[in-house]
Amino acid sequence: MTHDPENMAQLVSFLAYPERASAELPAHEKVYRALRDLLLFGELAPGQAVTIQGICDMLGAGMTPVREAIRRLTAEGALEFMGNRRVVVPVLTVSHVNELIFARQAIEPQLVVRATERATDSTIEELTQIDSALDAAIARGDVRSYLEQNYRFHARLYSMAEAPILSALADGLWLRFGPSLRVVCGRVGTENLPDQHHEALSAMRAGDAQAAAKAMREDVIQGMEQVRRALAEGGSD
Amino acid sequence: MTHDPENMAQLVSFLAYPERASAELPAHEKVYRALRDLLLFGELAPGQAVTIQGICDMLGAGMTPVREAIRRLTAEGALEFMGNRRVVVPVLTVSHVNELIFARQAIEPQLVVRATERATDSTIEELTQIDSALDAAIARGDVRSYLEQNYRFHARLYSMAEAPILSALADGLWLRFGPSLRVVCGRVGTENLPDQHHEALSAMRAGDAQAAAKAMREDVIQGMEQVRRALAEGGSD
DNA sequence: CAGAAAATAATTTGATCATATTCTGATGGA
DNA sequence: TCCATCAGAATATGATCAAATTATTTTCTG
Repeated sequence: MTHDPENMAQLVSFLAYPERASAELPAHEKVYRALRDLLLFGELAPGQAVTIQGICDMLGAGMTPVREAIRRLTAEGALEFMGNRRVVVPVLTVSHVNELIFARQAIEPQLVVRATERATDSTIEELTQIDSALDAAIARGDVRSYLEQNYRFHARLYSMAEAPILSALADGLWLRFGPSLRVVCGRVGTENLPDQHHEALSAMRAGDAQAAAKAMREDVIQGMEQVRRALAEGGSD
Repeated sequence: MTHDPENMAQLVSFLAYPERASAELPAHEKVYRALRDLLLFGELAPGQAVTIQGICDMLGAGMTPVREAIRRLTAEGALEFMGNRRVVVPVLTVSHVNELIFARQAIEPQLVVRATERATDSTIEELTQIDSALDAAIARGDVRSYLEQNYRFHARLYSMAEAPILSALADGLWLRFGPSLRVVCGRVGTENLPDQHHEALSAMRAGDAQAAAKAMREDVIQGMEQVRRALAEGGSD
């Protein structure tokens, strides 16, 4: 069910036109990004096996680039290496989510503080636009778009912070809980998902870094709490 | 000068005996670990270029495993991708070190708390032994051994915490500042390096998680502070 | 004619692929 | 139940192609 060829068809097109824009990116980079999106936006479910040749077929790429992309993702914790040569999308336990909560609430507020200090009218405008798209996605119950815009909002915030290492850490965490977010949405729907983004944005407009950080910490904790709850009900551990 | 064949000679031996212990590890894993050690213990200096074919020659390995290992390390921030296809050991700026300080002091104390809660006589004994080896290394001014034992001490602590995600984060940070530690030692010598390990150990023996965490936070901050100072003097930014 | 800039050639290095080898898990017979 | 065999998948190699850097030559200007 998770490997529906119908849904995959549109995702395959990314390598179709070699002369297209962003064709200058090396294949391993393109494969990496494609897999990343598949993971972040719930196209690859927790527990699902990821085979090299399967990815080769799906994306129409060679083995070497696919291997490299998979190594990269395992290094980031987005994929997991079983003892034998199998690779799967990790299944989170409640204990893992607790770790993720701790890590995110330790790092993200700091990034928000830095982002607020560096915010300009135009960057705040960017965030506002993303948040509007997010609200629209919620309104029409579009889970995929919700996941995408929500990630984009946070990611843009990270880039505004001008803190490459902390950004990389925060960004890497998304790959760990991303696949589980789709599960949460399936459970609770898009209506009562956390969204402290408005509060954060108005704090940023007012230049109140602490308030913005507090709002985003709320957002993070609420979101991860949903994941924990979904796991506690459905999952095993 | 950094690529002295004499010094490298002994490092090449790791692939010499295919039937040796840990020969069951795949080549890409062995290459990864070899490069990791080279970075952590100062054999590869910041700014140094890392070429695929150079590593192939140095380690006597094929291209594919080396490529995969390099991808993994770039994903972890241990190596950096220049715009063109060059890969170098990143050069830290003071700003980077500030981020590392923040991240480490946010994560490591938590790991120490968890490690203390799970400590047994035998694990504490293990730590004590590593710390003795560390003291011995300092006493005889053996920089390489100091770096190795110091890392081992922290890494063992991480594994005791039974928190795979936080451990991976903390462990990954070492790869970012590892190459700079050797520079610090060259500057300040091994005498006045931070060592709150004794304090942490006695707190752990007493079961006082908070005291242990506090000691290790001190250790972390002092250590990173040395790096910052060394960079502020010598480096550009 | 000398020196610098531009263009071109050569070498090095990275990216990708096709292919051979090794390993794992499963199937089926003893 | 256990062992042998087999199919399929992953690992690893070397070759090939493409890009980039460096070295060399050519050309232009003063």
